[in-house]
Amino acid sequence: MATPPKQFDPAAFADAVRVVVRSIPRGKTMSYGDVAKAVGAPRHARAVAKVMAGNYLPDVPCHRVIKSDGTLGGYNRGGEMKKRALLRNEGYPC
DNA sequence: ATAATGACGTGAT
DNA sequence: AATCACGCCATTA
Repeated sequence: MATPPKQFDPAAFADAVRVVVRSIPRGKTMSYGDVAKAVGAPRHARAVAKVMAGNYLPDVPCHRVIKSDGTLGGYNRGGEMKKRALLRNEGYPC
C-alpha cells in the first residue's frame, strides 16, 4: 500500500485552518494570508477563504479572520456589517 | 484540457 | 489615500 500522494487534502487543510482560526484569542484577528502561513501554505489565502466560505464550522470564529490590509473581507452570515459588529463586540477596535 | 471564478495579497499608477 | 492590474492556487463549469 503505497503512500497516497495527496498533494493537497482539502479535508486536512480545512482541519488545520479550523484549528488555527479557533486558536485566535478574543479581541484579536488574523488575515487569511496569516492563517494560510500558519497552516504552512503562505500562498493559499484564497483557499483559506474558500474553506470559510463553503465549509465553515461552528467551532471556528471565522469573523476573526479578515484581510491583510485591515478590511473585513466578506461574510456568509450577514455581511461585513455583521462581522464588524462581532469584532467590536469582542473588543477589536474596528 | 482550458477558461473563469473566488470571504486574497502585493505592487504599481 | 484610492484605484488598477497581476499573481497565486484550488475549485467548478
